[in-house]
Amino acid sequence: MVGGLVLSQAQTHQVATPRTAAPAPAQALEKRPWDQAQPCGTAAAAAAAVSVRSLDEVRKAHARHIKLGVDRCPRHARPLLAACALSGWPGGMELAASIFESLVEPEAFDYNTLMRGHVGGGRGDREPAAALRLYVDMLEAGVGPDSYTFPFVLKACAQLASLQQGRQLQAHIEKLGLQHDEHVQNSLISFYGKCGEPAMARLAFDRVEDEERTTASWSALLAAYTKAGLWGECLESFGAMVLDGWRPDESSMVSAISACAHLGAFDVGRSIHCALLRNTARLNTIMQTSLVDMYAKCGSIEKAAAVFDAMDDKNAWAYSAMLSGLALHGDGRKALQVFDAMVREGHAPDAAAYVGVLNACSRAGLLEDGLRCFDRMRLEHKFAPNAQHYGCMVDLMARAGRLDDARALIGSMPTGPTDTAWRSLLNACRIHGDLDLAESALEELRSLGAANAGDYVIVADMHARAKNWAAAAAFRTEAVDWGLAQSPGFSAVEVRGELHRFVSQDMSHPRTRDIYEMLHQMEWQLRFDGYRPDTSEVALDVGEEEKRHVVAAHSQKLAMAFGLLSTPEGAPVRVVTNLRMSKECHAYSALISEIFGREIVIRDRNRLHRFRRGACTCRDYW
DNA sequence: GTAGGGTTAG
Repeated sequence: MVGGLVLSQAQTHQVATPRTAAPAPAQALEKRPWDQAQPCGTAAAAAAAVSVRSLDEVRKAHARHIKLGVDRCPRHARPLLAACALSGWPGGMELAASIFESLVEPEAFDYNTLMRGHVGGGRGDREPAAALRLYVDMLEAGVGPDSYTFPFVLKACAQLASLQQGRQLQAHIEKLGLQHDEHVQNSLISFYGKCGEPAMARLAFDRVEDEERTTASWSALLAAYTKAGLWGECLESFGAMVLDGWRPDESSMVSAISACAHLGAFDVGRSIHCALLRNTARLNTIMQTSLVDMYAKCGSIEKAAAVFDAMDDKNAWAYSAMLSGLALHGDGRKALQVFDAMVREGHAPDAAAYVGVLNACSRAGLLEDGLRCFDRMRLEHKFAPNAQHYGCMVDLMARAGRLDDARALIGSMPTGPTDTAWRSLLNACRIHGDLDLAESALEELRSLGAANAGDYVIVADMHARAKNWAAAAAFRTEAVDWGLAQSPGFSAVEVRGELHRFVSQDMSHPRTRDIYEMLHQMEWQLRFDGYRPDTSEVALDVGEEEKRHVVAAHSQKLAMAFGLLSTPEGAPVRVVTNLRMSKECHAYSALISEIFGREIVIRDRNRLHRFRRGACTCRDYW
């Protein structure tokens, strides 16, 4: 909330009849100082417009203008104002503001330029609140905002996450009759998207007439869906866009690729990549980065690395994407190499890069390397670790079995304990079977008010493993109370560019009969090879036969069965699930990969497992 | 001088 910014009715009425629209009083014209000054012709203005390359040059030019008495003339000051506001030079905005202040009758143009500077148009420090203040000043001065004003001021609202003020602006827009302006419309879509209001963004999008719609409208819509995590909707709209005859531009493609990454839609992602290679002369860094992320998240770290290696201007974002991909695949060694390369190439690792490399160490069980990295970060790079980094360290130590050290680290976090840190510890307790510590971690989560259904499930499952049925049932009930039912576990598999989703015991798929037939066949083959279903993680006190039934129709297995059934012999099967990989399912998948001669790629909620010939890339450490 | 984009965490 911006202090004191209330966009009153009175002000908006002023806007409707801007003072600048009325003829300026003759007296004001006479008083303009530069009218008396001699050299105010086009030659002098041209001289002023000569491009300035530094703040110093602006100061010199401004001093010349003062000497000539034209410093308050918008025509002379404008190029200098723009240079300061939009160049991103340190101190530029201060000088821009002072030039602006000296203007006798600033116009919408001048307000717009300064506002753009405040919302980061020059990639300088953002000060969205200042942009909004300027907007109010503008209204108070009776200067009418134009179609350029709203894109900036909406951007300011988005940066402040101020939904309320943005909605007020929408009223202004309509009052001024600017609601059909292409840029204003697209800005509105984007504003709602950035505020995390995809439904409002959609509404704004739908209100754009067909003939006013541009690729930017689509791209703003796709970005709104991406931001909200509605990746299915994003891909759907991407399809609708293409069907509508639009040729997706770079940014629509980036949103779509990002959606593919999250959904695990490998085939779709790959076909977008192919389209890009056909239609674009040269992929920019952002597109390449999104491709690196997509391939890694979809299970192909090789393709991710190929795109990454071919990049000739890698920035910190690109390195972070590669590092997080390697972390997902549990390749700590390679992550450390990439991290070293990053430093060697002169890119200062940012917070995300550290998260990536620390996670990679933690998932690969590289305790010593992780500790060294953390020290380097603080001592050598003088980087203050944030709560996430502490969370990574807790995860690293706890996974490696140093549960007490991890617990002590949580206690010493400068930011105070966070839920993610406790959750990491809880997860490690599950791995190492420390039920007492798990219960106290859950208690901590509860007292932070951050315990969720998944946390209760972990403890319930641990009790079930220990055959404490009463306790297991009690925690299970709590889990249900905490909304377990609202986010059911699912697994999805991509077949010919289409994602098929399954929940446990799912019977809704059109090919359910075939799927269960396949499942039966899989089970039969596995038993022949000596597989016995492990039912110890089923948190129900029911008969063994019943448990086997639950285990057998697990959503991951249904997805796998359908994948095996509907993809060509020898093709990899890629499954994405929001569940944690169970020991049972892990062993099962490994055997399937061996018996069916298929590569099975399963992305669970924590990491990626690739099973080939009976072995997993995680080397059973997850 | 206008709109739209990427990475991390549980």
